[in-house]
Amino acid sequence: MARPRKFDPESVSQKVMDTFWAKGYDTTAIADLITSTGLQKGSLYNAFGDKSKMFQIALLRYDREMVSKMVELMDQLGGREAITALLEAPAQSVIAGNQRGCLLCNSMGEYACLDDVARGIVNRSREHFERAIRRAIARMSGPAATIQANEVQALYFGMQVMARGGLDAEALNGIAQSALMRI
Amino acid sequence: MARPRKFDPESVSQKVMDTFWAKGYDTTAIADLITSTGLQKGSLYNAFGDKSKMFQIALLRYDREMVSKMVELMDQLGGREAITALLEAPAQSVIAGNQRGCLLCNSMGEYACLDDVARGIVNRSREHFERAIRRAIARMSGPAATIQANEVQALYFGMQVMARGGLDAEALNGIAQSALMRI
DNA sequence: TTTGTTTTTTACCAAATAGTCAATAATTGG
DNA sequence: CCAATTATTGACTATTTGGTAAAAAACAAA
Repeated sequence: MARPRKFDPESVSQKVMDTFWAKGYDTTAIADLITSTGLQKGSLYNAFGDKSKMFQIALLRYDREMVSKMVELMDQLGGREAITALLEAPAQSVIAGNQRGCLLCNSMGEYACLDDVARGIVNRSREHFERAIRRAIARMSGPAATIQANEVQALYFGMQVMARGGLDAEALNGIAQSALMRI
Repeated sequence: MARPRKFDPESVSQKVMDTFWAKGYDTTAIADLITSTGLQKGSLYNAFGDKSKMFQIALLRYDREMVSKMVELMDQLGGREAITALLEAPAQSVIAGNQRGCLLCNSMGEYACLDDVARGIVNRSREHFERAIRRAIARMSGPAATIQANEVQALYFGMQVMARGGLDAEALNGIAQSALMRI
């Protein structure tokens, strides 16, 4: 009954997420989103609301696509294998060519300039992630089973920050192997 | 022979550092620095150059004051005590009321929007920090001595990011104690 | 084809951004 | 006191920021 959209909302919100992921909330200008999505300003605002809404959508998508993907993978593996997959991920990303780190981790770094809604999404996503780590640990036995999920998560976030800061894949893998040695 | 400055460069550069530390490079506007230092725009530019120079000065000060202070403390302690002091620091900061994390860690998160000079300072400061951790590990004995300095650093950075993301002191301390249990 | 609805486009806006510049003020050496 | 030098001030600029509004365009139902 009305004019149909010319763009695919899924692929556009993917590009919005990618842009915020690479540049961060504050550093990303609407002009950047116009460039990356190919949409005009009016279309963006019409479809997604204001900038903070666009970021919320990016965060939700990250949780749904990236965090959930890792969570599902981990849930399919044995406890130790799950933690291994998790800690090897940062080096894999760098090898694949991204130095963007983790949007969840990056957003905690930008926490101070987010609104309450975005903070809520970040918190829930982090807990979502943490529960998967906890389940993996519960599947382990021996002294390894006493490690805290939070500790693994901190290690992971630290590696992602260091990846963003230019640490190479080899060094990241060294961290992962050193950690796995004592888990 | 010339007109003397009205301000104390040390305390002003301290305030510049504090502001960048709390808000990040990109999010900090010159207007913020004017407010926090009490200086006028012209005086700031006259004394420090442009915004990127101001940030470099903040990074150098952070390395000289904060990183070096931690390094000196660690060097005075036994290996295990040094790592303990390091990992307990994030929770201590939160208890003391700052949620700013670590400027070094925050800057790695903002790496993409820094210039080469700032990146160089960040890299050197991180290595400065890493060497102190390595020395502390070298002072330890048994299986603990096999841990990589990078791993401890990643854990520390991850904790600082999580502190910035609102994790409370209790949870941060839990991470520290869990880590120290297996180091 | 007309009508109603929604998207797209374009032009626009106020505020904030980093940065500049000339005028003025304050000091010391001569 | 005078001259030289530097610091401070405040006005100024060009650009970019997020956001809005009105008009034009594209469809579907009647």
